[in-house]
Amino acid sequence: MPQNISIASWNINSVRARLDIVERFCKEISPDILCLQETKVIDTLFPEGLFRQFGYRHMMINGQPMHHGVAIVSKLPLINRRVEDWQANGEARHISAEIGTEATKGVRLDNVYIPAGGEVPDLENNPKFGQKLAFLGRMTEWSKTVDCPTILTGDFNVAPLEHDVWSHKQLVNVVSHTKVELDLLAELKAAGDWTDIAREFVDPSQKLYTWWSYRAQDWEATDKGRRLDHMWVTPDLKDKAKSHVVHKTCRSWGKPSDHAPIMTEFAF
DNA sequence: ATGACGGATCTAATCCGA
Repeated sequence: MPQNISIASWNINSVRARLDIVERFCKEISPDILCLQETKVIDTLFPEGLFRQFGYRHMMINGQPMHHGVAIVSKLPLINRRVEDWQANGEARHISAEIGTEATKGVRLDNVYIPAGGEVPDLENNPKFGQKLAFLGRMTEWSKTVDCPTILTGDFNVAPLEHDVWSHKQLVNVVSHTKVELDLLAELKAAGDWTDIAREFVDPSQKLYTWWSYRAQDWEATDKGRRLDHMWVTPDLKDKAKSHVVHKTCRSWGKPSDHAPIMTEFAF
């Protein structure tokens, strides 16, 4: 019998500010493994107790003061922790582990928070944009070295396809959807022969978003979203993915993150 | 203007998100 394992990813925009909706997610959606980005907390203050209470006894966290920060919380054992620094500046934007069950022997889970890239797509006036492009370049080099079944998930801060944004025309010069970002993400994708799981289940001709700005008066009515959060797998895992959903309902819970969680059900 | 909100920190004004 195959083992079903659900893996979710959620940019939580401060885990301590979201305790209520994190609890609700763990209770109601209850994925086996949850990858978090933008935890905004140092490791010693990470709310481990909350997760333990709902069966997430295995945790790997990589935090820093104030910004960024990532974590994997899991009902299944996590082993062989690794941390990459694809920005080469010490920011906490990656953590990975092997999923330590018999069925997932040798399967790694990489959780990444790719930099947003600042306001304007201008290398001269916005150094953050260059950092984002360099980050993608280093991920591509890493991708070429991946030698085991791997799930790469997180907030990529890039909406790669025309229907991953509410208006391709209006966002073509907006950071997250510029040609140079799309080209670099395509290079990264090709380097590992990655499969974009969401688009295996939702046809590329259909709009699909995971993020809606806080600044919209009515985010749901205007629906000006972007698909920034992704779940990619190496070729050997492509057929193991059985479903994929964006839990859009979480965006309308009280005191929400501006990102909705994504979740894939695997049969290993 | 797509849209001006929301979190963390030197608890005030600023950086950051995208």
